[in-house]
Amino acid sequence: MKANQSYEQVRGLFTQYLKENQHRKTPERYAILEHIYNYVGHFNAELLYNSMTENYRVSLATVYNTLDLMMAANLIVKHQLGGQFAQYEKNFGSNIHNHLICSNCGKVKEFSDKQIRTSIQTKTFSLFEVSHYSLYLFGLCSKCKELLHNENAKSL
Amino acid sequence: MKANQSYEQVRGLFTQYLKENQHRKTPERYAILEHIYNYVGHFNAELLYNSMTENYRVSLATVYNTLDLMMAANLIVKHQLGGQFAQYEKNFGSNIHNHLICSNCGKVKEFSDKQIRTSIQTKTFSLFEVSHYSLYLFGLCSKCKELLHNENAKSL
DNA sequence: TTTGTTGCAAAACGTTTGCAGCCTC
DNA sequence: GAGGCTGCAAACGTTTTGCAACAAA
Repeated sequence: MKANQSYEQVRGLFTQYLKENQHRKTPERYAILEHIYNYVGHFNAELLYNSMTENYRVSLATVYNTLDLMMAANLIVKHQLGGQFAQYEKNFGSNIHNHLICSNCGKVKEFSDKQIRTSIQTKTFSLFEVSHYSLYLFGLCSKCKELLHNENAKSL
Repeated sequence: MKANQSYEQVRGLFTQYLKENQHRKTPERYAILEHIYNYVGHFNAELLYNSMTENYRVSLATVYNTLDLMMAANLIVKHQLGGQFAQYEKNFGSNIHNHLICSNCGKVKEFSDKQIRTSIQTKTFSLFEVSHYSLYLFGLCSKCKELLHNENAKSL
């Protein structure tokens, strides 16, 4: 995994992608990229749109359009966790794509594990070229486990 | 991993879940379970509903309701791959939850790998109890890789 | 100048919900 | 008999789309 990248590097990668695929370098696209760069953690389109429009004029449609481009450029990763809306995550450099998801409360936590990462990254396929991966572990967080345990005790 | 289970066993597990959680054993629920049991591969709610209603009367709302119950009973697993709709997969016995997903055409293929499985299953967390996992490897299938390669060659 | 991109609003889509009647318990 | 479950249709919320105006190339 690469080290974290500066905004200049990320901007360069995006520019390269846009050029190679004959897309235009619009101010909106760079504004969204910069906003995402400075954002910490997971986000969704609506959240990004709301926090951006406080001091920049963009439409939600453009946000979606740009997120698609950035996904294609491998600068962000999309997660469909809750079912209601998609979540996005930066993919600038050293990022973790392992998630613990509580089946009860829906809370998402990240973790890293060298052995898991190695076993996945060393796997190759003859008819498939892997670019990135996402691992989701589902289960119960400690709070929900306790909560459900108490409920069961009550109903007896 | 367990061996594949007979319908009687699966039905028994569902009945047990319904009883333990004080849900009713309605004919619709068993009809949906049986239909899923005989279904091969991934499916979605609409597909299930359409193929069922050819010879059984159920509403889409009941299908969704029942899928939720079966998920809670750990009899099926939900995948949110494409963004448009959720996909479900049987979890009766020996199932694989590793997926190769082509970022270009969206095709999904399953694979199994002992080392990956072991590294994930041996991992434990102090504040989280894992029940199941899903691993998604994104990339390009051989067809799309060739296709995109040819397109790039053309545009030069 | 050309045509890809934008903003806006309306439409689309899968999924959820409200409600009256039904049927399991 | 009580109340969880059903079917139906309408509502929901996220995402996509159509179109005229705009601006990057």
